[in-house]
Amino acid sequence: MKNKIRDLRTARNMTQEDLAEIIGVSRQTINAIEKGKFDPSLPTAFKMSKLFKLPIEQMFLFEE
Amino acid sequence: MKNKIRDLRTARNMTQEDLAEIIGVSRQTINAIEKGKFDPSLPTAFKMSKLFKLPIEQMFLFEE
DNA sequence: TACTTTTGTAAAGCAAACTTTACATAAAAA
DNA sequence: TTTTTATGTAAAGTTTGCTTTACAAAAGTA
Repeated sequence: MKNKIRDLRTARNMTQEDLAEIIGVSRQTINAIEKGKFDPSLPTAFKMSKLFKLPIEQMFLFEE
Repeated sequence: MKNKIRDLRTARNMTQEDLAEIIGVSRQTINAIEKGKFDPSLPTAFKMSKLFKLPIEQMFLFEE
C-alpha cells in the first residue's frame, strides 16, 4: 500500500515529530508509515484523514 | 469506532462466513468487527470498501 | 419437535502495529 | 566549520488484529 503522507506533511512544513505528536503516535511510527514499512491502523488513518482534510482513499493507495 | 458491516452484509443476504471468505479473514474476525470488539486493519477495511462499493468513511464511523 | 445453519464467544497462539531507547547520518543553521 | 535539527534505522517489548479449535446458543427449516 502506497501513501502520500510524506508529501502532505512536507507541504505543510511539518517534521515527522510534529505529525507524530498531533496524530498521537511515535516519530518512528510516522517514519515507518512514510517509508512503507507497515500500514497504519484504521484509527491512525482516520486521524491523518482529519488532519489533512482528505479521505483515507486519497491518502492511501490500496493495491491487492 | 462504530460500523455498518452487519447491515451491509445482511442486506446482501450474506452470512459472516460468506463475508469472511470473500474478504480473506476468519468468521470470528467478521463477528468481532461487527460486534465492535476491535477495528479492522486498513487492508481489511479497503477490501470491505471494494466489496460493498462504499468509501471507508461511510462504513466506519470514527469517534475520538 | 427435530435438525441444520448461523451467530456468539472463549482460549491459546501468531503476526503486525506501535512503543521506548538508542545511535548514526543528513541537512540546516549559527 | 561547529552545532543543532531532522531523518533513518535497529532491538526489545507491548498491544491489538487475526488465526484455529472448540463449543454453546439462537434462529431458521423440515
